[in-house]
Amino acid sequence: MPEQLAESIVQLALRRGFFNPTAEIYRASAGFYDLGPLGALMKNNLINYWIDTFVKRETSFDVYLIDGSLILPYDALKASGHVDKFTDPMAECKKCGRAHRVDQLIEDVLGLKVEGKSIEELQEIVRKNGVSCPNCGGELAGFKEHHLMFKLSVGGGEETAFLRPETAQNIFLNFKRIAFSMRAKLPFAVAQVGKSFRNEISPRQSIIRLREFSQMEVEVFFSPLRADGPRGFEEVGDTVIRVLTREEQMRGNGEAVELRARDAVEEGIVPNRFLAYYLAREVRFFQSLGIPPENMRFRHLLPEETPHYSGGNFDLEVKFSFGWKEIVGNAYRRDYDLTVHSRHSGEDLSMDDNGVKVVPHVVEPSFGVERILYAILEYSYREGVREWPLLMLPRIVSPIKAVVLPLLDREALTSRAWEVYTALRMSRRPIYVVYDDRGSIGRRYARADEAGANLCITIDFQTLKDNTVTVRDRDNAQQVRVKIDELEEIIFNDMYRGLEGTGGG
RNA sequence: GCGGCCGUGGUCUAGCCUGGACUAGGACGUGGGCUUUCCGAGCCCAAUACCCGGGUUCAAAUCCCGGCGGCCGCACCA
Repeated sequence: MPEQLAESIVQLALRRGFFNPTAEIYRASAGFYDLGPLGALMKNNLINYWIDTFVKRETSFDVYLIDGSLILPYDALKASGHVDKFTDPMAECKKCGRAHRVDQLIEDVLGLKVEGKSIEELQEIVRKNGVSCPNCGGELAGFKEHHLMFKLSVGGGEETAFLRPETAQNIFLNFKRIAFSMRAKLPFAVAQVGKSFRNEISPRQSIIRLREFSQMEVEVFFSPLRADGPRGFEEVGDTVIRVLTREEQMRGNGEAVELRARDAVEEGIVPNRFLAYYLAREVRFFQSLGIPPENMRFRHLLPEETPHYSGGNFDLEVKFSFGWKEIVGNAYRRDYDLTVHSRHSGEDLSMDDNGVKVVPHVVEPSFGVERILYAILEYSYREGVREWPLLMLPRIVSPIKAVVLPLLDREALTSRAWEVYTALRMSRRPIYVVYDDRGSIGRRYARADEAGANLCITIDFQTLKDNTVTVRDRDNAQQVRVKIDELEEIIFNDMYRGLEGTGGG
């Protein structure tokens, strides 16, 4: 049953133009998806809403939005650790065919630290010590490096570069410039929305695991000498968050504990207020996008899942039809990034905190755009409400805000409907409106519902007499009669319905 | 990457085992026309498919091999 939902979503996405595999007419390789006409609009709306929420309307500290290059030089990613970290030495068992990470295997079996060793060296260690398949004892073969970063060569020469594996690095690389040009004072934040690339071994589940994906990230920089947290912490501190603690995960049952964001810090579960601030804001943000709080949880990543420098990672996981899946990664990166970039580049990346030089600490919420789009689709999809499937999309992100429909295909009605449509199209408000006069009115309502259009505006015979139209609400199919002059305002205001008090828009 | 299952118009599918009557059938959707005064109405017409390559055969959607792609599991991954 739950698997069927994922299938329905994928079918709907193909049928209505939300997303489809890249280069599908060639059956090109997996892990790449294109957003179609509706998907592209929806993504735009989501990004705008996110920027509105986490950048423009942020009053707890300054947030600067940047737009960095997708291609980063070798040196930068060597410094960040990605060149070494994002390469896995792999080998597989000759007998049972299982793939293993050679470095992990050696550490587990021999207790040797092998970080930074080449694949040849690792192969030698395996051979000398007779390390075999932990599953069946078979011989290991096919040693090779798996690079998770896409390697490029820039210019005519040999200069190595990579497609960025995360947007975060641009922010650290720009840290000094931004701090100066914006005259930034701690705490402050830098945000970025854009593509990242990871050469996953086997991408799966449509747009959930992609090789090219979009991130919406914030890096908050704050002084490690202060524990007071962001200015707005008091406001959101009472928000209830659900945390899947390490203890619960060890015990093997996935019961999350509910507590206020404020208490999560005081009880030492969440390492600082900046992180807790974002956890609380994320709950509100996704609630405003139609995801119920009980279907969200923050999983405290286990020590072996986090890099050594991490001060604690909390993944916001959402319950999908196929299980819990991360949609936001929240990381406390301490001063790791600025420190390594400072060391490798020779630049001073410290800042002044009341006369004391400090390397700022960093909290990073990183939102996965495609996963969020998919989550919204799953939580909006309704079957059985009407004769046809219905997408009750959050009104702020739905691609189509209104459909203009002549009741019948008659010249008097279509020409008046076209006038209404073109007038709305010319609006300066961010309201995307479409026109449809093909098929019966019922069929057109059905199509609009399936595309998740917020409103249907129908031009009927009364319109010709008194310049009023009916406005049909997607969620309850109720119609009200309004003046044409009011339409633009109605459609616009309707986008923000339900966002009050969510801390979202 | 390994193993299992799978690949037919836009979507879902019949046919495949037991090659030939398949000029590949259906449903929904789509386009055009007629009709139609508010929730996939009706009638008529039309377009669109056997993943790719090779082999076996008089004959391949059907059997065999390879490739590509998908789903699930393992592994990998934020």
